[in-house]
Amino acid sequence: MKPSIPKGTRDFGPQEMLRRKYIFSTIEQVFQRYGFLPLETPAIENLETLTGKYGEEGDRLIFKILNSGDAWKEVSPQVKEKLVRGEEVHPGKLAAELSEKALRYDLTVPFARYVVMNQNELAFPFKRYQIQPVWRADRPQKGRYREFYQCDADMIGSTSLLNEVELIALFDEVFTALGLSVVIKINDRKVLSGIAEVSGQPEKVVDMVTAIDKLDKIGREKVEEEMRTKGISDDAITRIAPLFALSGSWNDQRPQLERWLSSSTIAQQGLKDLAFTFEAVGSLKSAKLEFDPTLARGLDYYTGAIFEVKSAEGTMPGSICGGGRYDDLTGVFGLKGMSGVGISFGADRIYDVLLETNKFPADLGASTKLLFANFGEAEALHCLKLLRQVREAGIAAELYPDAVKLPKQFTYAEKRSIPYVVIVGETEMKESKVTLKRMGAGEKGELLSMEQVIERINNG
RNA sequence: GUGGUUGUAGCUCAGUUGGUUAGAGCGUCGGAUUGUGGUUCCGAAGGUCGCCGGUUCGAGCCCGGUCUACCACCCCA
Repeated sequence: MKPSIPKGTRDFGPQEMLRRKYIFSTIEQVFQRYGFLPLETPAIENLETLTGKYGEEGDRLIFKILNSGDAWKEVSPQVKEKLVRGEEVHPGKLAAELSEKALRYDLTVPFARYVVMNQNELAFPFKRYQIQPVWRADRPQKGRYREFYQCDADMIGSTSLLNEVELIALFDEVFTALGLSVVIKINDRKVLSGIAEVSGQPEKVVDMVTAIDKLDKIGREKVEEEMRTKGISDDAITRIAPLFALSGSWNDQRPQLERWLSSSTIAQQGLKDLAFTFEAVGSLKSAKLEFDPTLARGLDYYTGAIFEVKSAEGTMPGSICGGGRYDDLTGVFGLKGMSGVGISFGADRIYDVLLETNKFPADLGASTKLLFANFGEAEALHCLKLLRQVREAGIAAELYPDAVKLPKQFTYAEKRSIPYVVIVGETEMKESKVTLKRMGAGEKGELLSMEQVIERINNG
């Protein structure tokens, strides 16, 4: 049979893994420096833990796991009869009968479940980070995979806006460390609710917001068209019009928004929160913080600030990070009044951007510093002793296992980015010395003692 | 989930209205060079033309299906 892997999944070869690990460890170090604690949760969750948390669209994208054993046998007689008679069965209902477990869709909901299950042991506010794969039954595209990694940091049990401020600083630090300039877009769901209120159709907030979210992509006319098809009145659309006239920085837009949304207390609160956040964040190193009143984000559970990060370099169309505040994520699991705020780094998209823009450090694969060339059995056995000596001196070294021609051994060193090669043949063995060759320098090599070699390498 | 594009050597791609034995560059391997690579020269290997079926005397090329990657919706990291 022809080997293959499922659609939207990937193998990661050694070079890719070195680069991925570079991203993960950079992010993890920053998470730790900000006081987040590690957490891992299972790849599979109970299906009912996940359903209903991501909106209707999200439910469709959850990978469900067929019950083990004879799943069909457990299906209720009523459903079976309907199917046999060729009648329609609600897809969600059938899925629930055939499957009681699912692959996790994100890290936030499992985190909320964990918090509720361990509420008596945790110290609140609880700050955790989590770096694990998630799965979505989406149709793959560029930068969109069915299995991908999220790197999440959330704080739960605090309503302070200082948390938002910290997370923005954290974004900035990670991308400064990765050498990528980014734009952090921020908005507040309360402002969006206010807009819905002012339009006179507050119940349509979700439809309104998902339409507005597409403004920069499809333009004003199509946004209005979509709102109309979603049952939003022309009158309401006219009242939303000031939104399209907004432009400029936060400071430019703020007074206009305050005037326009003055009748909505919730909008005023949102604007006040944004103002505090902008003020407290101050200046950033490599990120730009931009207010975007059309930023909405699909996830239903966001209630306050919402974030999205886009690369300012490269061609990645989608966002590379997301996040926001959710006031009641743990409520459905029975724990009320726990507000939290969190962000998520999309490691796979960050990888694609860094690769495209050539931002990975060149020497990521360069773990081995020294290669012993192999001249034959006697010389190789002699090298084993020297090998031990350099390793004890803290230098990563290896011996070429086969006595093949030197050029071939050099090519190996070149490909592995090994900077030094030591040559030990008959003459060197007699003199208890070695020939040290620096790769890429075009030199013949130098006769040195092992101690001198160690010193040379340690001094770069 | 809906609609569309794509697939030829390890990589990037040629391949004429359907016509004999499917090509190039790069890379790989061998030699020139048995202890000094990256340049140069010579040579070689490498293909079920994504897969299955159909039309045809004959299919890499036409038709259907399928898989993959990609694109637009949808949604999102």
